[in-house]
Amino acid sequence: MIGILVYEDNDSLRESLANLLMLSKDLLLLGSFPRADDISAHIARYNPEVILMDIEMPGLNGIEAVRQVRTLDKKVNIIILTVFDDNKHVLDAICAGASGYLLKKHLSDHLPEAIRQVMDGEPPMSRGIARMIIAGMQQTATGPTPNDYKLSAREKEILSHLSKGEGLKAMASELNISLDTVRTHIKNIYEKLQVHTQTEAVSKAINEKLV
Amino acid sequence: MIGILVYEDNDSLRESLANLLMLSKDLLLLGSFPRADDISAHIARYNPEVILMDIEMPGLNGIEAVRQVRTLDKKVNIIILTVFDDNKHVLDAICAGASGYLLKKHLSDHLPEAIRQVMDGEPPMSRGIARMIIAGMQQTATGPTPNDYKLSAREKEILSHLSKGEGLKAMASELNISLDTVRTHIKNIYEKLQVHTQTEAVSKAINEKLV
DNA sequence: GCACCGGTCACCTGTTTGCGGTATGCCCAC
DNA sequence: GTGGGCATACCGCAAACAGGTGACCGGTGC
Repeated sequence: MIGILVYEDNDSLRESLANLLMLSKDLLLLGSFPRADDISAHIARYNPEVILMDIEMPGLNGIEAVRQVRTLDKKVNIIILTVFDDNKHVLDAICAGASGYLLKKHLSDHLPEAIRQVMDGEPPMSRGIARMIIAGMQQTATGPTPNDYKLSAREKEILSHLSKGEGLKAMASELNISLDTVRTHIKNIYEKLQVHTQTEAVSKAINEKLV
Repeated sequence: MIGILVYEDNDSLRESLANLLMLSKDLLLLGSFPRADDISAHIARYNPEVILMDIEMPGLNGIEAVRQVRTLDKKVNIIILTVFDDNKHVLDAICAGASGYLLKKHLSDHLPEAIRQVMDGEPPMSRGIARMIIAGMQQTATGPTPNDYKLSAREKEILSHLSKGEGLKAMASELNISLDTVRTHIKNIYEKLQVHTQTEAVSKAINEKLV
């Protein structure tokens, strides 16, 4: 018997889901709610094994709700039910910690099967969704413009130490060079990076993955 | 007719692959090599549609080869063939830009089908591999310890500006407060973050996603 | 040989920061 | 209605930093 909670703001769809779940003898609807604001309390109270979650909801939206549940370190399986099949929503949901992702148009066909799949540790997910996830990963992995500022090896080293929050003095002794030398390198880095302070340099270095 | 290049350092396996490919009339083996060092030149010369790539190879390894091909912005499909089914290798390969991932033990059963799949834009990938990818994403998404330094809203704002590389003066005029006030906030931030310089604060702020 | 570049070091000047105090007004909770 | 947290503001001093200039040396390339 698999205990299930449902979050869906559309009243008629929420009822349809309840009816659908009742058709399977091994599925037990513990409760259904139009908003997820009290989801932490609900989980503590009903101790569900699977949560079906809409994305668009008044109050706490589905993605945020998933994130909240995951920060509570709950192992409950969460399946997102949604009409959105775009890259961004899917990726957000998965990153937030959703176990699976079902499009509403496939609901009636696949829902019971999907619930049993997540319970077996299999992510319920069409090939299309899987493809989106892979595309997303590859996209985030290959950053925008890997600018090349033509920093010398030594300058990169200095910049790296700088980005760890080290002061010039500390660097000088660690690298066994004089403080003035460190400052010269820093000056050259500033010119190449087009910045004027340590803070700017570190910001640019970290955000543009120069270190 | 689908043109294919093969990179595999094991001689007998490379021959087996060649034989396997010849069994399908729509697959054409353009060339096979024991190492990938000259892959850029090979691609320019043979213009393949699919590349089968081992991970473990002398010289340039498979993952690096994939990365190299992708930086050349080639749209060629790359399928990784490997004995590794651990999380890290799979994730690395996908992030590097591989189109699919096949375990060698499934080779003879699925290879031709997998090749046709990638040509259709479908990632050839078992449910197990897909699960690994999802697990990997969720792992990288949920960072280690989301430390809470109890910064006030104003302090977060100041820290955010600081992390953009703004100087204290610029902040003061932008926020319409006195320079001294900014400095007071900065002092408090330093204490809460346990740092002593702007650089350290920015480094900590960015790396621990406080901004 | 000579020019050029990267790494090293030095000095000087003026500005910015870090750090210690001190203080006021506001709002909220007890 | 008092205490605490927060944002605001100021002062003063020592340290750190930015910008500029000049110089030496070792290697690379012509």
